[in-house]
Amino acid sequence: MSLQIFNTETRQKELFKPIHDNKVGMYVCGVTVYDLCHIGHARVMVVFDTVVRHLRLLGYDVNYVRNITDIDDKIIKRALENGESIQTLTERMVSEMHADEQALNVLRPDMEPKATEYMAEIKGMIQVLVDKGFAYPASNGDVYFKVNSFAEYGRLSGKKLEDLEAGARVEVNAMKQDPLDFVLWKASKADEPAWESNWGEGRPGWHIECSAMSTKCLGNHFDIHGGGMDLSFPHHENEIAQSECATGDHYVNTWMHCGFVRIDDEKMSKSLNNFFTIREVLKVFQPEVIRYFLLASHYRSPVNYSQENLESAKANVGRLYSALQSITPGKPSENTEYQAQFMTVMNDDFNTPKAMALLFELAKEVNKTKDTGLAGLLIKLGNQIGLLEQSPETFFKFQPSDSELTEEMIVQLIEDRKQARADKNFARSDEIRDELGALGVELLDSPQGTSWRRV
RNA sequence: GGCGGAAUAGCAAAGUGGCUAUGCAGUGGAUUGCAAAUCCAUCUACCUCGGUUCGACUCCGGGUUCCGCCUCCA
Repeated sequence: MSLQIFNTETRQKELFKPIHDNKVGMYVCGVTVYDLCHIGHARVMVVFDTVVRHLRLLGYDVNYVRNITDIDDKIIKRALENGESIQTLTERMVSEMHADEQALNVLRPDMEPKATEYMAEIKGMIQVLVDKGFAYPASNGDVYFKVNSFAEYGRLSGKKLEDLEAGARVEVNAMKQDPLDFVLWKASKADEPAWESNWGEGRPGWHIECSAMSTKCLGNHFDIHGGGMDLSFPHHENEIAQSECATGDHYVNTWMHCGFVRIDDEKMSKSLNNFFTIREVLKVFQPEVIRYFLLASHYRSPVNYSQENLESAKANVGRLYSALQSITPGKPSENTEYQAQFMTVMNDDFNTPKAMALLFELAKEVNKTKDTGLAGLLIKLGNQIGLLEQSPETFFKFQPSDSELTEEMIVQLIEDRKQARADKNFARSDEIRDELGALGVELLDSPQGTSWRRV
């Protein structure tokens, strides 16, 4: 077991060694639940799901925590717009998120702490920071973290305080002692949701919830902390500052950040309004195609979302399933080079593209040899990264919601064609093939009869 | 302005100091009533300029281009 993980903090691959025996504590920043999840969220879900699966395969006892931010400005705003309560909105979005996740074959985290359920811990941590002099209440009821009180601020992102101040894109706020100070507790306005605290009515700032919840769930010092690339600064930088100042312990050993999903080479994001929700993509492409697409690039690289690339992913998954179609997979072969290689590449910072290449090599071998053990192995290895869990039949017969051609119609046409062929009426036979072909259905004749697939 | 990342064949995407990545697409062949699937063969690469080296796509330095973060964001 020699897993190497790229650590954002040191910018290099490091040999992974858990803090406590074989137990791994892993925290991933989840979603702010005010809207449906988009493909960028899907990437984080799928990537860290794959990480957890691999860690477990290596024998680690993983405690996977992914938070839910259920109180925040955008949530308040959206609830108001929708004319519904915050709780109704967030509960609905949480269950939508779980549905998307399940579709993508993402296993649920062990814990999903919600900010509103950890108010005591959040307020407790803020109080400690104030007591220790790392934070200060302002006259307006806000509490700020004093950035220059933490000498190592900038450690994760490689930024220097003076450079940040020179950048000067930080909002000017007279309440702050320093423009870079960030809010731990926000005083609430009259009609906003609020929690009682030592500093008056208010709600937590964004960064503090992750510090408080990760510490509560995993302890002061834990193994892996992940999230999207955009969270490394300021969110994760601020988490380090808060947590280490509050607990006095080192916070996290390994920081993992996954790359963005892009649209036309531009970052997909809510603010750019160029996002695709998981929901809408699922109408056209099967969940497994999306999962494949997301894992076909290395997790730290950007991926470009496009119709073309999804089509390509679909063809690729189809090739794997083709290999399994004409064979009854048996007990997976053991001690093969494929299996060893698969482990090796996954141990190399989760090199899923390389792992996929191995699946294709194995598929070719299966096509050639018709070896049932290797077919079983193909399924087994695919399963290790959450793929190849359906039957080839199910995969190939998936009807996208934009297709009106039903299975019954296809089967009927195939019957007609069978008769035409029996009558040696090949003109009619080919006509049917072409008709179906135009509608995205391919016919496959074999001695056992005619099967079909959507392409 | 500061910090960081990336440039690989038609497309996507790994990797390595010398040995076919991989998939899709293309071409030729086997197979098929015709196809599809499959197999065999095959064509397209490593941004640019220097340096190190017997040898660099791979290491080092300069340049160019693109992207991200520095403001909410996965």
